[in-house]
Amino acid sequence: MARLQTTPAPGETLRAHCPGRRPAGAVDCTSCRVRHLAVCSALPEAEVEALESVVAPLELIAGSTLVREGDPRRQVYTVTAGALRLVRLLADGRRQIAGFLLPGDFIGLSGATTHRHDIEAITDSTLCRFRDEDMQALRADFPDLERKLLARACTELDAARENLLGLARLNPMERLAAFLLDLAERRARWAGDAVDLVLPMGRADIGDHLGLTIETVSRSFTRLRQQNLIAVPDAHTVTLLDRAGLARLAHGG
Amino acid sequence: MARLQTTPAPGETLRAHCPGRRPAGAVDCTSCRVRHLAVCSALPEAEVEALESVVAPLELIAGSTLVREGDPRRQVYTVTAGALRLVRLLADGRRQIAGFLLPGDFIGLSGATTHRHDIEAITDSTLCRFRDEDMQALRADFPDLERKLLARACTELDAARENLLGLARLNPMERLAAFLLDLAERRARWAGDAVDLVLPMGRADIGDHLGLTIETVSRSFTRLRQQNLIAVPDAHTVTLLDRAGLARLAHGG
DNA sequence: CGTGGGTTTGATAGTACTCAAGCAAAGTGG
DNA sequence: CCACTTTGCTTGAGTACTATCAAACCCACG
Repeated sequence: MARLQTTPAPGETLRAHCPGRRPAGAVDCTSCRVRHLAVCSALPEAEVEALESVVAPLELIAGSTLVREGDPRRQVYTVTAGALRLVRLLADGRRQIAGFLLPGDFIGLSGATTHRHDIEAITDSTLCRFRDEDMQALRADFPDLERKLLARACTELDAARENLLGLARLNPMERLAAFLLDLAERRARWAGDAVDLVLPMGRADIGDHLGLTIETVSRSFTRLRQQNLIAVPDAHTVTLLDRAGLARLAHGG
Repeated sequence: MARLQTTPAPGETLRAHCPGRRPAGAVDCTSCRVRHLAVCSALPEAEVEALESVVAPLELIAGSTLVREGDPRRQVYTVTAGALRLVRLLADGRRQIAGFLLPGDFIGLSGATTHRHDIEAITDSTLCRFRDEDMQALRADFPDLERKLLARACTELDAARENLLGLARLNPMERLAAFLLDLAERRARWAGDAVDLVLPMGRADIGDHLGLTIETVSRSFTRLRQQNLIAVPDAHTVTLLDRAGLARLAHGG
C-alpha cells in the first residue's frame, strides 16, 4: 500500500521527453509538463496559465503503485514521461491490463467516484497532478476544457471498443500486430515517427493486455519475425518492417 | 443502404415503454421521449424544455440499419424503446458487437466525425433524434449538459473496459453469466427489477458480443441451466435463479 | 562464476471451434 | 387445415489451437 515515490533529477528526465517544449529560463519543468496537457488538448493560452497554477509534479519509480482499485478518485493526472498500466484482477488472480498509459494520456477520466483499476508504473514515470477541486473550478471557468475532456473521453471509448474487437475476434498473431501498430501510432503522435519501437512493458504485461499467455505472446513475436513483418533486436525493441502487412493482419484481411 | 422506417402507432408503443412518464394530455409521446433523456441525465427543467424544442422522433423496424460504419456523424440519438446493436466487421467477415443499445442509451457519443460501427435495430425501436447543430448550441447554453455527457461517456468507458476483462480472461460460461447480469442491471434501471429477463437479441448476436460461436453460447446456456443458476423458459427469456452464483462466476470466484 | 528474472522453445492436454445432424416453432402455399 | 419450407436453437463428434507444464536459454548482476 506504500506509495513509493522518488524525485530523481526532474529537470534532466523531462528535458529528454519534452524536446522543444521547455520554456527558456524555466528552472524546473512544471510548466513544460502542463504544456503537455495543453498541447494535447489544444487549449488557449489563458487556460494553460490557469492549469499551471494548480499543477503539482509527481515522480514514480518503476513498479510503484499510483492508485489501487477502489481508491477514491480525488486527483486527475496527465502522464508526461514513462509508462503505466491499468490493471484489473479477478477474484482467483487472473489479471487483465485494460490499457497502457503513455505520455499525453489522462488518468482519472471516470464517472465513478472510485478507481476501477490499479494503476502501476511500468518504468520510472513523471506525472502532473491536479486536485479534483481545482479541476472542478477550472471546468466551470473554462467550458472549453469540459469539451476537450469530453472529446478525450470519446477517443478513449473508441479505443476501448477497438480493443474489444481484437480480443473477441483476432487470433494471437493478429492481436499482437494490432497492438504494435497501436503503440507505434501513439508514440508517433508525441515523439515523431521512428523505425524502432520501444516496448516499456514485458511479455507478461502484453499477454495480460491481449488476453494471452506469455508463451503465446512469445510465439507470436517469433511468427511475425519469421514472416519478416518485424525484427526484434532485443526483447524490448521491435522494428516494424512491413506496416502494410501488419495492418492487413490486424484488420483481418 | 435504404433506411427502412415506419411509423406504427407511436403513442401505443411508447406508452408501454414510458410508464408513468407520459405527461397528461400530450398528444404524441415526443415529450415523453425527451424526458427519458432528461431523467437519464437528471437535467433541470429549463434544459428539458430546450431539448424538447429540437427533438425529432424516429421509428425503426427490426433489422433496419440506422447508420453504417464510416457515415458522417450528424445526429445524436437517444433510445426510448427497443434494442439496437453496435456492429463492427473485419475485412474477412468476422463480426463483433461492441454493445447493445437499450432504452436510455445514447448514440453518437464519439470523438470521431464518422461512425465507427454499423448500428442496426434488433427489434422495432423508437429513438429521439437531435441534430448536431442543435446539440452544439444547447451544449453552449447549458454547461450542465456538457457535464452530463462527459459523465455518460465515462460510464460507457468503464463499461467497455469491464467488457475487455471479460473477453480477455473469462471462459464462455463466465462471460455469459456476466452478460446476463449486465443486461438485468441495465433493465432494472429503467423498468424495475423483474424475475424474468427478456433477451431481444438472438444467439448469434450474443456470440458476436462475447467472442464466441453460437454453438458455444448455446452450450453455455445449457450448462448454466444444468447448474440451476438460470432457467430458460424459451430462447428469448431467462430467469435468474441464483444471482449470487452468477456473480461469483462473472467475477472469477 | 553462479544466481535469478525474463524470454524462448518444446511436448502435451484441454477447450472452444468446425462440421454435421436433429428439433421445434413460425411462416407459406396448396 | 395440413404438408412443406424456413429459421433459429440445441446437441453430438472430431479437429485445431492455445493453455499448461517443463526445460533451456540469455543477459544483467552480485
